[in-house]
Amino acid sequence: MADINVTAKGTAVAGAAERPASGGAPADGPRLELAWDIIELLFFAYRDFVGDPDEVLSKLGFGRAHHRVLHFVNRNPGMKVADLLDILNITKQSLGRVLKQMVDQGYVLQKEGAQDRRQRLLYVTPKGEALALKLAGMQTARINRAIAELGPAAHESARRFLTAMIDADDREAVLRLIARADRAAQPRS
Amino acid sequence: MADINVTAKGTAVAGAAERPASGGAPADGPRLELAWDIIELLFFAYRDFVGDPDEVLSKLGFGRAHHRVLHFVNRNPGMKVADLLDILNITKQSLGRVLKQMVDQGYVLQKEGAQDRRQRLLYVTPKGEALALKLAGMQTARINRAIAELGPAAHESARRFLTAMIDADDREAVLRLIARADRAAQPRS
DNA sequence: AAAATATGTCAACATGGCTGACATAAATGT
DNA sequence: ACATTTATGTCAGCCATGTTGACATATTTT
Repeated sequence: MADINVTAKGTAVAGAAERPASGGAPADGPRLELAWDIIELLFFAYRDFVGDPDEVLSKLGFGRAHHRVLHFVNRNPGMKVADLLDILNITKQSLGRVLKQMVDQGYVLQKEGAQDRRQRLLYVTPKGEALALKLAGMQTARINRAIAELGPAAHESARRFLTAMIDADDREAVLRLIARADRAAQPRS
Repeated sequence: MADINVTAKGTAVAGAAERPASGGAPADGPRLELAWDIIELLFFAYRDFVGDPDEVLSKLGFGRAHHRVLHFVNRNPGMKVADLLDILNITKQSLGRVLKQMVDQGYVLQKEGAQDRRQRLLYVTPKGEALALKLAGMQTARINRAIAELGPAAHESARRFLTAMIDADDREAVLRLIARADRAAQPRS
């Protein structure tokens, strides 16, 4: 995938001459050390992380949007459409498009709410679950490979780091979501 | 941003009944523990990570594509168009569109290569650099906040984890890219 | 001189965001 | 009982950013 080759010859030489003096504060306050390494590693890591599922999905005529829907419905069976909209942070029109496809093709089904019959509670079908698990399996394989290289403590430290990277306001809700989904969707221990 | 509220009432109750028995191997081999926590944390962390710059960019009429171009050109002054294409992994037509806008609006400039005059080497202007640094500053602020919460060892462990998450084939090239850019673009210690 | 390379450009198309307007059914409030 | 609010869906159109294919131009390489 993607050869990354910023050829050493020529570029650096040519570049050295006209770089503006980049030492001053760029209107942002007193110079802080920029975390270029983490910024770029996150970019490449995320790119590869979603790249595996993307390949599988594209063969099915699906995209990343479908993946997100399938993932969260699988993890939160019986969730309301409104809940999914909040998590994905997109409009109902955008969601509607992909959701309709997944329902039509038998990956997701909607059932009228028992208490509130306006609601269309979302579930994955067995077919949908199989796909969701396949995709999660690919991502897990990558994660496990990484953790295996670094030692078992890496799981906890990655979890903490990623949690701390989330907006403070949302953190609690995200952790609750994960905890609840663990109970609801994967109840075999 | 995004209230995440998968309401506890109702959904779990309704959901319990028709979940298919999800214990078996889904055609993927013997059940591996799925790393749902990391998968979802990465999703939310990345969403917030790119969210800060997105807001600033949208006010300028730019999108994430512009950010990526500006970021890598700033980090690798004098890089060739072909290098940028390899890093971004998009077509020259897609790049052309956003690159043209940034050149026209004075964020990026192109200079004929000295050795090879077919090349259009890429540089940020002072205006472009200011924006690049502003965006990187926002992302750094988030990263530093996270690391501050977790202790200084978190930087190194995050770096290792993210590196290990990258495709093994690309890892070396990515690390070289980061190392080289550190020399080329931020030569003040 | 011919071929390969670096870059740019035109045209058309797909995906997945968005807004605005409107429709329907069911729950809720007075 | 009737009015309002809520949950969801849908139509229509726009925008950003990815794609393919074809072709143009300048320059370097063979």
